[in-house]
Amino acid sequence: MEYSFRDIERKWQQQWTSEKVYRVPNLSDKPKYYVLDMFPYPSGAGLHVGHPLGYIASDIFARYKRLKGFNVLHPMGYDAFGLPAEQYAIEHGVHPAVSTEKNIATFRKQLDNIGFSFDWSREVRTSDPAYYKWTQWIFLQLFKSWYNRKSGKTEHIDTLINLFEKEGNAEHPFPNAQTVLNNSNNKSNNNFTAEDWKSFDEKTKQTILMEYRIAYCGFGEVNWCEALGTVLANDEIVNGVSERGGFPVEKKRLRQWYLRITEYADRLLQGLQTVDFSDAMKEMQSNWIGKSVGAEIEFRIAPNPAFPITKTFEKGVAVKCYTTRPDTIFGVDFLVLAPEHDLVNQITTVEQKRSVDEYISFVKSRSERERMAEKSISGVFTGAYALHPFTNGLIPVWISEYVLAGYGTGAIMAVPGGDERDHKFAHHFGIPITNIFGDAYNGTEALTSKTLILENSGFLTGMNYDGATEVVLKKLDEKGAGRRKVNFKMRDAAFSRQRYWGEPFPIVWKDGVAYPLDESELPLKLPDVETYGPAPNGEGPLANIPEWTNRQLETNTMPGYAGSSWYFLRYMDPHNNNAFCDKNISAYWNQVDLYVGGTEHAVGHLLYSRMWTKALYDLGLIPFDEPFKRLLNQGMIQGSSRFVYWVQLLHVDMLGDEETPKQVNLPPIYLSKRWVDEFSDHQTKQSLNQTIKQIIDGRNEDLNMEISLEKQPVPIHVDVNLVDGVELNMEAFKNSKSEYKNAVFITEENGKYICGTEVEKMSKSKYNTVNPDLLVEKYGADTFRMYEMFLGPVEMSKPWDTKGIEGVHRFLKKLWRLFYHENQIIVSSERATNQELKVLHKTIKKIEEDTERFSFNTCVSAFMVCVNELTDLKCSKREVLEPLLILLTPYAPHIAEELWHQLGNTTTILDASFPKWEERYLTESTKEYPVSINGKLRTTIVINLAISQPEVEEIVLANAVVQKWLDGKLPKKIIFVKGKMVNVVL
RNA sequence: GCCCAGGUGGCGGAAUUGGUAGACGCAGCAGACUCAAAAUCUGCCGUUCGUAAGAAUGUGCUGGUUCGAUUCCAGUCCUGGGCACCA
Repeated sequence: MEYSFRDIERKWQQQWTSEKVYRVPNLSDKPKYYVLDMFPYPSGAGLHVGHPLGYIASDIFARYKRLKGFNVLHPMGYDAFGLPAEQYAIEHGVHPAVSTEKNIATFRKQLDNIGFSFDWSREVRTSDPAYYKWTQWIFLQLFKSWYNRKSGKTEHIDTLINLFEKEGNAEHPFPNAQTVLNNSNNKSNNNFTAEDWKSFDEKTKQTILMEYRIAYCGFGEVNWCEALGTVLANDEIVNGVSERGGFPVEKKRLRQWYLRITEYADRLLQGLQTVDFSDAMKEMQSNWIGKSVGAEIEFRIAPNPAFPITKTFEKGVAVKCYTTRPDTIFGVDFLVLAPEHDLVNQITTVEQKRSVDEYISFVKSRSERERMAEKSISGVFTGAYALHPFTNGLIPVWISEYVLAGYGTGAIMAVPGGDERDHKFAHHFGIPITNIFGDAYNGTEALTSKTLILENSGFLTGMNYDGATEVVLKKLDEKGAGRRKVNFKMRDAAFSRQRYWGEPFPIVWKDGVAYPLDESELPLKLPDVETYGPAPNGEGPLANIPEWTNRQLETNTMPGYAGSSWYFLRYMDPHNNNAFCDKNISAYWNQVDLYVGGTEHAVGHLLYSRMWTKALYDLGLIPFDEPFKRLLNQGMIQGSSRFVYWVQLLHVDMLGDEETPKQVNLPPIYLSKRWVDEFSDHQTKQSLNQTIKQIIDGRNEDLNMEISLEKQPVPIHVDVNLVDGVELNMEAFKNSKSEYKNAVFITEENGKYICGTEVEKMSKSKYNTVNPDLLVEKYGADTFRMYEMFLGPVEMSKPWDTKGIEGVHRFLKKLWRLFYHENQIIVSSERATNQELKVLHKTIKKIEEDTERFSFNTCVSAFMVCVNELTDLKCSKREVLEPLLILLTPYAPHIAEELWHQLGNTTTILDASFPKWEERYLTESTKEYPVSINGKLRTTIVINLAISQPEVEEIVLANAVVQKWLDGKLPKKIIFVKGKMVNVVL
């Protein structure tokens, strides 16, 4: 019997479905294990070979855990809201729900093809009203909650109202220090008493409460494109203009919803210690959270008579600066404010106003990313001076885009001697630099070490960072000019989009106050719209719908990460109409034991879902506060693009001007790689000219012209599926497009056309996508699965190359031949020899250890080694082959199931249990030791593992090769590591 | 610019705690089987010198630590991912 993989795979896929072998019960005697994939956004392009990499890894692990006796939850669903479907709707008028449905069907078909063990009865889609009902419900819980810093917990807003009624907000000040009560009894410290609270009207109360809610509405800057009338993602902006149309983009302040994730910053940081993520991942998250300890220092603006002073100056305006190095305060040479800083308008002098305004409008046109990536230094002096809190010296105040409004206080004290960027800035603008490090400072670069001794620093002279920080904080505190401050780089998460295809907010506006819809009104379904374009004034498409705006419903929708922040909970209890997830069920499944997905979600999605989990935990809705116990990041599969090189023929006319010929029937000519590489070589060009002339002469009678080859050939993406390795299938290329029909190739000497290559993102437009369906059709799902794993470590990014897939396919055929010979099953029940058992047990050990550490590529090679060795031993014994099939099941489930049944088993191999390896088959008595002289390998000697070092030394010194190198001398010493190696030092 | 990761034969990669660099596979070369092809099997395969034995050299680059470094440290170059409205 042949290994007819497609029949086998279809047969078992159908059988597994009809026998519901992947259905997972919510109650079981077995221990539970939850394996989750980051669910995909169902794009119109369908699945490419990059998608399944993580799914195959998780599927292997899920099946492995099942064989190990666990009740394994392994679900799949779709992150179905998002911009691409909306963009498609704008361009083609197709409702996003329709295109999404269609895309999902394609994805599903492609996924099924690969033979995953997903329990599809638990599928979720974020765009399904039955799902987003609960996204809206959780949003309402966040809206109705606040973060109690005293208890360190998310609490119902009613507890806050109770506190206000009893004691005002003295114990619980506004979370954002900048908040100022917009009220007649405004107090500079933003505090109010219980009496104040009771006297406030409804609107004031609600405005105050909004400042505390976890989900709150505020104002924020967005990338606004006037021409498109819409807000753009940074992604949609290229070189400061919109990607579509190239229109200018500006910063615009819009009403926005936010999640108060900053309140969770410390817990998000602490929680990292309790989860098994890679160090890199943890580092990325903590850098994003960006906790720093420093000081907030106030610099009063100097009432310098040389500059016109506005009235506010007299009140004593101060600039609050955040710094992590308060110890370097005597080195402050200037202050820098973010151009958007509120004070800029107030302090700018008449003389400087013009250049300041110009600079501000320049900055306004730049994206945050551009500002951060900028290498050249820019900035403008405001004309104002601040007073040094200790010396009263005058400090010039500048603005520059390198200071961001959203970080810290939006203002810094610049210490060129102690900060690289400040140093460059001072250098660029010729601002004198104060030396606070004495001889250590060489005048050309800043010193950032915290161990240096401060000099020229008043009362801090002679101290280092640790000592000086304590002293200066005390002094600042005495003066009321500064205080210790913990700062986070992370900002509150913007939670609204001016888009259509997202969850509507269950919020009604009355008199400028946001009220929650009653939970009985959920889901608040997305209404149908006529067009998907934005409404005027930066509002989303929902603002175009009278029925919507008449009800005063919120017109923003939620962002993509709303639905994905909690989907892992819905899989546990996907059909529950009374709760997002039953508490007993979330108690059973608990945390996701293994979460598999790309690093591109390192900070966004992973932080948001961690925050949601903490909030739900605080509110008593789930019993754990970290969603993902262990994280595996799969690398990105890149495309490996192929190019053909089109020759640009130029007709040189009599005046010497170049012109493309009127090529009525001129075929396109393509140069093979070699010619392109040597294109600049004069001789090569000569001979190419000859060849091309011949081609043209033969085909174009009326062509009577000089040709020039001066221009470089143009690389053109060619479909990678028309290329074998780097060799172009010229016939297939000609047939692929009508414009290529008459293509002429100038090949290598051997007649082959060799393409150029480049590693790029996998995308349709680059013709470098490879569709898994084709590979599955040609080689089978098992081969495809194993090949994806065989490519390399799952965590590593790598370009796709189909070339090696044959090798894996051959392996499966070779495995098949251990069972079958000429249509006869040849498996015997003879006892296995020790040698055969050694091969088996070595493999069991390797597969178990490597699967546990996600080293799937080495598992595939271990299977190959095993089958090679069994083939050499001509071993077709059931005692060896049956356990081997179980080992193989997670990797190649179809062939394993088929052969398992051929051996006479009647239940699915997934119900078998993973074999155990036994030490006794693996122990060795001798080892072939590598023997080095001075660290260089010279020979190997087989030595009994039991004997001691003196005996080993004796054997080694007696060895002829060692003697030769010793040349009669005695060795200095001999290093012997038992079971590893011997090194003789001369 | 900032944060994170990676760089090993012609190619994908292996070497789990510092201990035989190149497992396994692809491609290539030589051979067997075959009328032939496919399939399958056997041998060779980092580079240089050498018939061979063997020697030298070799894990992006420059240094360092060590009896011994792909592995640890410092610096540097290149590539990929992320940087808050792509998902």
